Amino acid sequence: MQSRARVCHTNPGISCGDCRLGELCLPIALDAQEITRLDEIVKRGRALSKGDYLYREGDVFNAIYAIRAGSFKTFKSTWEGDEQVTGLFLPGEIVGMDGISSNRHGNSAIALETGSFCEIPFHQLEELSARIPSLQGRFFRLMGQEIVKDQQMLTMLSSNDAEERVAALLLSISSRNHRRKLSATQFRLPMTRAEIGSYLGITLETVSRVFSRLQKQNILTVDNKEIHVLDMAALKGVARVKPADC
Amino acid sequence: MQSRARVCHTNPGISCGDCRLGELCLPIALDAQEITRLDEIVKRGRALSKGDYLYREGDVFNAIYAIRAGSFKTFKSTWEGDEQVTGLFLPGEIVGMDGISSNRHGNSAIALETGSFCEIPFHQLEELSARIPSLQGRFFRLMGQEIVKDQQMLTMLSSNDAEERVAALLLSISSRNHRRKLSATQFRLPMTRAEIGSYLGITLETVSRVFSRLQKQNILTVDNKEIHVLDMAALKGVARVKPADC
DNA sequence: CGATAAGTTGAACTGGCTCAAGTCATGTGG
DNA sequence: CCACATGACTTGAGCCAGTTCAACTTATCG
Repeated sequence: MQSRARVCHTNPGISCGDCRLGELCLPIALDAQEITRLDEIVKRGRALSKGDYLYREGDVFNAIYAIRAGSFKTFKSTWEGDEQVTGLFLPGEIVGMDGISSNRHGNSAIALETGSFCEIPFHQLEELSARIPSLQGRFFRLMGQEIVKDQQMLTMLSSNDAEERVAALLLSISSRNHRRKLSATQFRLPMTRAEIGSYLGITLETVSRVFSRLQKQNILTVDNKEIHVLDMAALKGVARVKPADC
Repeated sequence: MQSRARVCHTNPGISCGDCRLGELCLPIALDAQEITRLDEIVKRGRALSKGDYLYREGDVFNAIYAIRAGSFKTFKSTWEGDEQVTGLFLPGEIVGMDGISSNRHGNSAIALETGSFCEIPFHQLEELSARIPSLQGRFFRLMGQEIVKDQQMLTMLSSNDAEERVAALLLSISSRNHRRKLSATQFRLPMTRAEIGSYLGITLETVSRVFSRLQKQNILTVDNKEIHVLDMAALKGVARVKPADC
């Protein structure tokens, strides 16, 4: 049951060519005719509610998923039983590439709130890529992006302190929102403190303390999950973003 | 100047079909005729000595590199000036995929000892991939492996302590050696303590202390860079490898 | 052979963890 | 629609793994 106002995001029938996320998603670099061919293999607009799985760790890999609405996290369960968050995905982003090499998903992916997604069967995507060079190129680049993103995360985890990590996550969400034409300064955190902590390699208490400290410095306000960045430059300073990137 | 005994590794003229690393490298899954076509685009057998760069951070990306002999590290320079090691590459492995998405290398890659490599121009690889589906598939899988590897590293950095990280690195080198038909229990560390520390997100002193402790427990002997694993099961225990993987 | 880089070990310090006690938000069943 | 249960969040206090700084030994190489 969709409210009238959200039809444009979640209308299950909308094609890639008409999707307002097209400029972020797989179709970039494709022409109209190529998008039509891509459209034919995409299973569009499935809806999920909070807590629903997109796939589970160990599942046979047979598709990648383009997020249309909502947010998702990926995680691994350690054999002691607790979960390690490995990724956060927002609309226009692609989840599931962790299964390509071994043919099984190495993570689980779960909806953090009500959302929807498109399923792109990988086998068909491979076949189509072989026939559409620009699609092949696009997908190589998309995987390359995933590698770069993971490596940035890696660098952060091995050299930044708690404050820098939290600031960097906020900046990441902020800029991803900005790309989607949403506010870069006000947004809702899709994850709990525990999930953020797991993702950033710190405890939930430390996450909470960092938020309190940043608030005390008037860099942002925190109202539960609602974040309002008051001083973007200062936040970038905390994250130790190089001057050139500011 | 190559010694007689090493000719088989480093003979610059050897083709992919004859290379004894073929079963680890790009050609897996290709038939003889396809390998011939791949051979035509590969620039083979360049030699490098310790400290030579394969590429530098910021360089325009135009090729990926298959390691033939020796070992390489990748790293980023933080704007404070110190370097963050992001990867270790051994023969049969592919370096340079970090440049695919943005067309510029996000890391530098440098030889840790005398070595050699093959250069595979990416543009030509893309073209060839579009015409050889099994090559396209192989390359998708290779990139997928890189993603999985980075994510494992990520999980390790956010949830394992110093001892677990060092143990995991040793096990990783051990199993990669094993795949190359070398000893899984005796090998030379290609990196200094400082490089290992940077890679694992700990200080060089901590790396040294962990080695001392593992030695005291008779799990291994350390003679400078020479490692001899005495008790593989115990080492796996320290690394908290799940029982199933042992 | 001497200089310089690499590695080890000790001692003191500290950021973030753990444990604990409490407040606040959310949502479910009566 | 409220009450109450449960999960999410905050804050404090003590502790500890790993850092920092320092002194020293051991390799490496021109």
